[in-house]
Amino acid sequence: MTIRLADTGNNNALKPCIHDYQVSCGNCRLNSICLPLALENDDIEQLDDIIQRSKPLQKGQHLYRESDDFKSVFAVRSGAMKAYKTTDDGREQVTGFYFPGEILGMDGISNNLHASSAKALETAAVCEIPFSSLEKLSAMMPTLQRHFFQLMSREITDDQQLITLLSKNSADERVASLMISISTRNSRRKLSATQFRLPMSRVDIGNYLGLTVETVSRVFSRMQKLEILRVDNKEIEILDVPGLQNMANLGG
Amino acid sequence: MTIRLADTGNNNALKPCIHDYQVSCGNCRLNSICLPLALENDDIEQLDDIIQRSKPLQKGQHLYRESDDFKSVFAVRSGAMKAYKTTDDGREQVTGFYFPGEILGMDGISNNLHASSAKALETAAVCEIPFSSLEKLSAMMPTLQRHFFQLMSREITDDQQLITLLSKNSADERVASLMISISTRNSRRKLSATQFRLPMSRVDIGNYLGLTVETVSRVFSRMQKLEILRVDNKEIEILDVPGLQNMANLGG
DNA sequence: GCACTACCTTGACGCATATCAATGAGGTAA
DNA sequence: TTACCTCATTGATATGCGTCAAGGTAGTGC
Repeated sequence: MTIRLADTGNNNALKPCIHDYQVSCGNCRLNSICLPLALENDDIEQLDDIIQRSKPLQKGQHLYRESDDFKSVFAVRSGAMKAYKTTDDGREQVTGFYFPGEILGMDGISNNLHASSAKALETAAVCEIPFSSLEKLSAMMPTLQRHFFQLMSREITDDQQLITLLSKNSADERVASLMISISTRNSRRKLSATQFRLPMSRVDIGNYLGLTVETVSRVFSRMQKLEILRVDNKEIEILDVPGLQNMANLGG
Repeated sequence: MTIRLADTGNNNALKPCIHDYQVSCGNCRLNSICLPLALENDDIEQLDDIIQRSKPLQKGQHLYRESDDFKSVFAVRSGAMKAYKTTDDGREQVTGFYFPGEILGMDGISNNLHASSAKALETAAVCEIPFSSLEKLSAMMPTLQRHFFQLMSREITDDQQLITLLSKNSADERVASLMISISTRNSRRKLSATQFRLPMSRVDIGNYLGLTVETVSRVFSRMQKLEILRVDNKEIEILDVPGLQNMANLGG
């Protein structure tokens, strides 16, 4: 078992002393992902002031639930989250996985209610960004306003990618695409693009990709047989990057 | 054949005299859809000033194409549009249909390039909203900023709906859901919720819903046999609303 | 250690939808 | 009118993935 930073031994740190979790945006090693538009130093300090960093989550714990009042969007600082909706007939649809530096919760803006639930896939820390403060600050800081429009637009294009994947691609292509996506997002965080641990279960993967667990498992086995991946439960090693890209059908 | 308003007899009206197309936002009968947050009268005038209404499109004509520079978002004023992406291997994915009062083009904000193409499904008029002006105005008008955040968020939740539909629902359920969606959007515009003409082809429907033309056609036939719909080419009459809702599986 | 549980894998089979192929209907131009 | 083209429908067949069922593996607590 791997040792994890910022684990939850000291629960009393939760309320009184938020400074345990305080890393300013200026120093945060994720700020190139989270805030790709370089804000001025002053601006970053103003943003720092509104962001709350007092929310470490245990595996399985909810950050928010569908139909909760929408008050904030959240940036993942460590760990991983999944967002999901419950359909009218009780089934679950995973709508996204979120890794450090990524923002979730923006789907709650339209109705002032969260349109999905968000749950920690492993111990996770998040920055909470109260939306009303963000709005006020955005009106004063054009680059922040622009940045936030872009973030939301990015969420739209990501969703469109998934729509295309679900609509047009085979099980092999879907799983391969997800592996590439995770690999790419890892390398943006300066982590290995070829070796990583999946934070989510096979059920979650299948649910996200519109497949059953069994199919996901079979695809992994197939990839292993073709020596494209080495799969050891949740540990993944990409052995053949071009082979994986080929399987994802990004070019034919 | 049905007679259509604002048809294309007088092409010369296209360039010189944009006043043929000038309806102010204040009088526009769509403004409750397009601008659901009541803006102050002053505000509407300012918005009016930045909006350009000089873009009537023929059926099949493009409003913008994937990778075009992003400069504006667009509101449909009449007719209908489809947005679609071309996948790397040349296939098409329809990402949305847009009816009067609805906004398209927001997926271009993230990279300053349009992430999809938009094409008129029939003769269509649109309002062009230059994004840079919209940004400036938004910074000055909190309700407009809020409204635009909400519009984008709405696009995200709509996409999530489609993701769920593609991931979890049968062909019958997908087609039924689309019919309900079109019906609902019609009634918001004070048009009949039970009788309408589909502006898009069966291919487009299939493409949007992740189905082949043949399957779409078979579903329509099945619905007709069950006396849920009357289908006469593109003319649709919903005969049994609860039956249709049941088929869409919104409650079971 | 052992038992328990959650998660993952593998196999056999069936079904919904894709694919292939042919025909029909509507619109347009000569 | 006829010819032509696009779009829609219908039927026959194929197949990828879901479903059902069984067994394996890893982590956790006693």
